[in-house]
Amino acid sequence: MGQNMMAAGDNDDAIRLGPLEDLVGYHMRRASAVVGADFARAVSGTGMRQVLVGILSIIAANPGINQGMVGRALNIQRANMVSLVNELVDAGLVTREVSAEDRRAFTFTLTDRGRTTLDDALVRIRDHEERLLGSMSAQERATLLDLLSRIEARGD
Amino acid sequence: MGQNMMAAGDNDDAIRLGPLEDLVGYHMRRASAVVGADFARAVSGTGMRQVLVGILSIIAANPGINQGMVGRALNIQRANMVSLVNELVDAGLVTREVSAEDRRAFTFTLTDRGRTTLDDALVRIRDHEERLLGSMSAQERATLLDLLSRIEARGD
DNA sequence: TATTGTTATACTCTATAACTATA
DNA sequence: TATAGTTATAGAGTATAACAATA
Repeated sequence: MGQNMMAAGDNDDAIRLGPLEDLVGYHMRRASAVVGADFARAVSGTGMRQVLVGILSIIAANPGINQGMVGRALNIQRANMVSLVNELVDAGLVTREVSAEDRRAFTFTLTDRGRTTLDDALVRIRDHEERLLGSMSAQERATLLDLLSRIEARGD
Repeated sequence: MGQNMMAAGDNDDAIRLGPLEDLVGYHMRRASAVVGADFARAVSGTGMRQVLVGILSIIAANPGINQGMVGRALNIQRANMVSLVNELVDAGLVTREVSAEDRRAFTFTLTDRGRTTLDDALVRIRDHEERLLGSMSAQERATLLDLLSRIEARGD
């Protein structure tokens, strides 16, 4: 017991992480929170959020895609897609049309405004990632993307 | 058309990620979600969650630490610490005492049951990480921890 | 005056079940 | 019967402001 001599409330910046130290899950959670917070700062005032940029990006890369496909691509539940899509349609960023092949489904396309909003967001996001990953070489960033992708792939 | 016989995830892979493809934030978010979901599966039935294991670990590694210090170590707001700590105390995993040095503060110690619960959770968690990271060499895991830690450090 | 912990509150994200309209 | 989208709801996680007790 002799090793913990400091009083609670001392200038103890040296809080030990203990078992958390080498847990990938813990560090992933913390790093993801840091990225998310900086992302929010980067796009603040634009009405964008991580999930909305995700949806706009998927629609941009797959014009005419329907709601269910977008949700599956991003792992968003059907029920939770509804209000997200409503936000984008109400903001005039996305047009929603009944699918010609399946009248149960909606297909999406970006409006000009949606395209502009996404492009602006992407400029801010690339800047934010540059800031956050500034200390990493291109090699290290590629390695990070590769390692993260391999973990993602375990989620099937 | 009778062509819809593929399992979920088969042909949906043809959906392009577009701008998301090379965004670290996107892949971090997805990988973190995969880890979190598998974590939940690993400890299901034990009453543990990522945040509770975090608090127990910090207390275990820093006996006598107070509530504010735990919150700062894990980046949990003061207001949100209250119910989390109540959960742990009510479950008999942690004892809460008024600090001898500062009567505004509470100091925490793990009970025997808290120690056992944490140890059991850690066995499950190490197993879960082994499963999730099974394809990575020790070198790769170390690299991942290093890269994540460097991003974490940008959050100060 | 500042800090520790508390209460109240609110918003986002996530998850599930039940419903409708099409297929 | 199965699927696309909807509604309702509930539990986590997170954030802020105001308060009492103590420093």
